Amino acid sequence: MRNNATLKKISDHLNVSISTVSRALKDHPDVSPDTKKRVKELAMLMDYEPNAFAVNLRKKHSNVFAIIVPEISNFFYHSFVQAVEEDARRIGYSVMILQSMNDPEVEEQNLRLCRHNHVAGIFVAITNKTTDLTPFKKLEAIDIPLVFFDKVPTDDTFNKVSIADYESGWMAAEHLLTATAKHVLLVMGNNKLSITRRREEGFTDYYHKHQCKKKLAVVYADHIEEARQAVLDYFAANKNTPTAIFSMSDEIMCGVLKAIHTLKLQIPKDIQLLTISNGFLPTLFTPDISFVKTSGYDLGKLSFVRMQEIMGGKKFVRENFLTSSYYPGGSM
Amino acid sequence: MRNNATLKKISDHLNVSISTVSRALKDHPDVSPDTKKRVKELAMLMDYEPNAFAVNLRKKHSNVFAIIVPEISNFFYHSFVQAVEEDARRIGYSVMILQSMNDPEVEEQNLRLCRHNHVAGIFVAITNKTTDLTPFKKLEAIDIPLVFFDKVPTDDTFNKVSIADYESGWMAAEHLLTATAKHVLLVMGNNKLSITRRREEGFTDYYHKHQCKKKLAVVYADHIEEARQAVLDYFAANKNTPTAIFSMSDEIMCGVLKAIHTLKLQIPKDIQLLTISNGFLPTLFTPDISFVKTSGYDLGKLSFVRMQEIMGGKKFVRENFLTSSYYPGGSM
DNA sequence: AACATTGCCACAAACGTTTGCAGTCATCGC
DNA sequence: GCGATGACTGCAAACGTTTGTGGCAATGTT
Repeated sequence: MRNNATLKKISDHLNVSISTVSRALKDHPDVSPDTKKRVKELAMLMDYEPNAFAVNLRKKHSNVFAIIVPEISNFFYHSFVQAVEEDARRIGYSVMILQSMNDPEVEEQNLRLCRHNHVAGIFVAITNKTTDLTPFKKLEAIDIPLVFFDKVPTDDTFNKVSIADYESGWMAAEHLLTATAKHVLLVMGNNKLSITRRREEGFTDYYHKHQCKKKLAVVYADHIEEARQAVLDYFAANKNTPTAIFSMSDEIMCGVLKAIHTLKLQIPKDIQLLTISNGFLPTLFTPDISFVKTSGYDLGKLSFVRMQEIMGGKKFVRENFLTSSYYPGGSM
Repeated sequence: MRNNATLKKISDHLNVSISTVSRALKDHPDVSPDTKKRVKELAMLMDYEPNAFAVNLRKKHSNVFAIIVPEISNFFYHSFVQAVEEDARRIGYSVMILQSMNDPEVEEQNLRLCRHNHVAGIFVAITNKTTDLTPFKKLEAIDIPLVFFDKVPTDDTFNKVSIADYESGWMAAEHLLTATAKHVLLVMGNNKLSITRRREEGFTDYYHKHQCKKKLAVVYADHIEEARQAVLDYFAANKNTPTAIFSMSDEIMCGVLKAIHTLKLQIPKDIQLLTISNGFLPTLFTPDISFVKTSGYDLGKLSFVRMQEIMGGKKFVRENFLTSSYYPGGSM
């Protein structure tokens, strides 16, 4: 450890006090222009960087945000992170990414880590299985601002930013049901999550409102493999197989595609497909999968705004929504 | 900020000194079993957690590792991170993920952040465009251990852990050239990177050693879109179009698939395809893409071992390699 | 009985920074 | 000439932890 230029060393060289150096470096009006200049020059020369530990110890919180997601290998979360990183960088903060591996226990460990490191704020998309919210309450008790995004709990006492899920479900129904689909299978995620319930509600509300005579069925799955199996099971159990599938997310779509692959069905001839997606994965397939777009990037921007509001003292709790739009592909 | 149980508060309640509390909590032999018990009980009751800032300030380094990758939305890096996280957790460390966005400037900012936070160690996969290695040298000068993985610089003075790239290129050639391919197009990444050069070398060495009479061509691309365009350009420029494509990575494969899609070619009838991959993406397509598997997870494990060696004082510089194997799909 | 050993504990310095307060000049108004 | 103002600077405490050193009994050794 050589490169340890400290305030003290600078002050020794210049025969001034530590406090003067400290103030000079942050342009405090109390110190003369001349000393400021000398201090800054030497600091530059010595490659001085304030010791983050000491600063944080003093200020009692660090300048890094944490983002906790079930799995980062996900284009939606990826673009979310990107948006937050951009904004954080702009105000001199940085971002640390934590994965819960979809395991509430790991999630809690990560929260401990955040508490332990007194992060400036936390963005979190909860696990499918998260039920105990006390670790989150604990965070608020020690004044660490918290913004839930995408996968948010149903609890009303938290700040949340989410996709306009109802609307995107409605939009999906609108496009899929006006196509020739006779028998539609909805493949949804964990039905305890509000994201799932809202998207399904949006879809089925459209369905009922327009008094569709088509057959509608719903299955639920927590991850790729379950989604694949659920589709295969449904096809095995129903003589009259579906003519279209609605998938509520990228992850579900991967499972659905695997099932379609296994069943050797052709898209869109044998089966039509519509998903809700961030937009990257659907373009990798042939034909392109049609999707209702939900932008992780925009959600990140929105979340950051909310975070700053909270940090600025606006403590009132609310939930924000982000709108979505339809991108036709070749799968319908 | 309420939950601030400190050593001092505990010591006050128990009428012992701060140092005794500190030692009691870490089972120092100097303190009596009885006091230990009392201290630990009260600490538990007060929900005491050591203040990380103070600990780090004292110890001069934190217990978090940093992983810097061009883009985290990548299954290879994702499984790498997973492996490192597992091992780090085991020794009480945590991991922070940083993205360079494939931009050397952001990469350097991230390195600054690491230096600034005195991370325990850094795992880094460099940018395609990284040429200036001085920021990395600077890191070693202040004793922050550094392990390059996957995308490593050519410089010989660093610790590196990488895929046995030559071997995987060789293996790919072995399988692709014994298939009926008459005219093979190699789509490679940035050819300044050793990963690219080695994979290509492995492939072409096999080709020459076996005196294949087939036509061989190589194009380079830095990202998905460039890969797509490179393939389209090659097809446009060559009357005799390739019968097979070798892609050196998941990312390149995505571009290649888009091009194949644009050209409306059938796999494997019109064009055969073999890629090097972590194994997730190839299974999402129909037919499955054949691939030579490189495990990000295993690479993570290996890198962590190397990191621990360095931290343990074994300073000698070396490069480790990880072997790969072939997974047949339906694309050949 | 004198001395060394051991078990337990407290004191205090250090890590590097920030910041309220007080001190030292010189200048200015009267 | 005297108090007041203002510009600049230094002192010292605080943030919470770790750890070397030394003290003080009680026990063991000769």
